[in-house]
Amino acid sequence: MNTRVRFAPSPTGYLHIGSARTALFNYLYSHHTGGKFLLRIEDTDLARSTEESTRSILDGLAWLELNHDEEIVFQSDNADKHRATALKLLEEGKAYRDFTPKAAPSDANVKDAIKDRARAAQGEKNMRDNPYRDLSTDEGDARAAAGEPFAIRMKVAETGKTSFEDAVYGLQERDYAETEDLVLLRSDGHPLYNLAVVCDDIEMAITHVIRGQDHLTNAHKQVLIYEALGVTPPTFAHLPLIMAPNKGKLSKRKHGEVVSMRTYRDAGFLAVAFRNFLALLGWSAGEEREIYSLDELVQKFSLDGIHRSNAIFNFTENDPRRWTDDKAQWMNAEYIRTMPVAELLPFVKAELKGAKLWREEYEPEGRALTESISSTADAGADERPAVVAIDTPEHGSYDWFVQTINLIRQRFFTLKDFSSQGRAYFSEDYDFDPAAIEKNLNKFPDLKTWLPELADRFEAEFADEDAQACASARAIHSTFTEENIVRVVKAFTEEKGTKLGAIMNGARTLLTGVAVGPSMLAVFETLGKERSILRLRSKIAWNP
RNA sequence: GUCCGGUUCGUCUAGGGGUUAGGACACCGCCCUUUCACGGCGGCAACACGGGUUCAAAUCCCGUACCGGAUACCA
Repeated sequence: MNTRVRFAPSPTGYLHIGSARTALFNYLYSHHTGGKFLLRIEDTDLARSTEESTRSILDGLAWLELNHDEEIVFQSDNADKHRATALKLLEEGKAYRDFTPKAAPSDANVKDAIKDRARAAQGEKNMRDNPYRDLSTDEGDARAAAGEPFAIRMKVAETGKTSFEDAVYGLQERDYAETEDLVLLRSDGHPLYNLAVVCDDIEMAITHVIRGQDHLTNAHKQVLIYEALGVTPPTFAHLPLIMAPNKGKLSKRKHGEVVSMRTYRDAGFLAVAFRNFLALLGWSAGEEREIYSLDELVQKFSLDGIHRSNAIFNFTENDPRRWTDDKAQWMNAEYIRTMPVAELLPFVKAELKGAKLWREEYEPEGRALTESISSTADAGADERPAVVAIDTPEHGSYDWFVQTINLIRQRFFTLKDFSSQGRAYFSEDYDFDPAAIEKNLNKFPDLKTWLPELADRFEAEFADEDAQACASARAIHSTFTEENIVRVVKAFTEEKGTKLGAIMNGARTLLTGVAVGPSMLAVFETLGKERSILRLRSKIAWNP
């Protein structure tokens, strides 16, 4: 049997973290089993469903690259079929008309009202005491014909129980006495959730229903409908819930943006990283490992690995550094600094474009960013290269760009960092971090004259650079290399009787605007002689 | 209230009769280093509680506590 699963969100808001994980698990399971991953928009609650929500959910899924097979099903399109099914059940005596007038909606919190009602009815409540349950067909027909409104309810048997084997939670049993005669069709003819879900799942030939654990009791009601319809229910697999740090419900209303997929996209997260993080929330392959490619997740995913206990999505409100889960942030940083640079480049390009820092020279004609990169750029990990580059890529060239990204990504956490912290590498117009100025410049007043002097020294020492012939169109044979720079700076430092660190940190602040970054020698070389000199002479940082 | 489910470091988790209870994030320390949020090494830190069963229980059983979910003419 070919596996067919579906992700079935109701479009009442953006795609949030819990739904995203449900979608992911469905996707992983379908791909693992070689089946289909379908998408159904459960828009039967007309009052709350919006097109904007649908778009937002689709956007979120697209960002996470959880592409569905087959066409999207909109549940509201099937309302007629749902109604027909309810009528069929009515005809077969498996459901009945309930002429009880619809109760006025409570103005208090709905959940609380329901809880209070349930508590109050405790002990005396018999789920089968509806006076219309055994109304004769004739009388029912007559009242219906007279135009009296009625809801259609499922006629749940007096004794017995529903049971099913949940792929995550095991055998689930529920006595009929615990299940009310659920409404299938509202008195205004509107089909309700449980009916609609069952009809659509049958129609879509769904084999596995993978969804949040909050649907566990709905599964019993749905089993009842499947049985009445004479259809074998699909396999259910309920997922543990994702909770807020206080173990409470993670809600859009209460926690806002932190639960929205869009937030992560906009904050410079890599979908591949966030997906990886999500996969490990409530599921484990049983190994001591955190980083998995999509293919690996697909290959290793199994329903057995899903947990039964809820997971907390950990974040601290009002703490800018901890605005979202630490591990999610780490995961993103890990991907940014270790993924093949060629895969990262397109994302950096988009980020720089958005910040108006992108230059076409970074991606010359016929040279796509994703093409495999020269060996030095892909080496990755060591950001303190001892190797002296003889042919330095010309500032602004493709090779320079790749090398620079590879250099600066080592300490970045999000894509945003390329245009904020990394701005000075791509523009002359960058800001200076006040704390960096205070720590690295103001504390050493001498630097105000020394740094411009160092610029003079560079100019004198590396005067021959431009005279050198270009080995290739993209590289200049330069003496402005780390090996030579360190020699000059060291000599300069000794001459001034100061510490190397003072000079380097001052220079870093002037050249990059921030106090952290790669090896300063690499920064000099990357920025090139001209820019380094220009910035060392700049007075902006001193008098912002 | 009732029904259902859950409980291993702060968080994500591995382990499921005999383990020094493992890993990751976070945190702390040391090293590297011109800085650093990179890297390396190390540290802190957990089986909810009480009874059983057993030679042996974090692991199996029962109970308690706590947490969560459900209990709509919402989805």
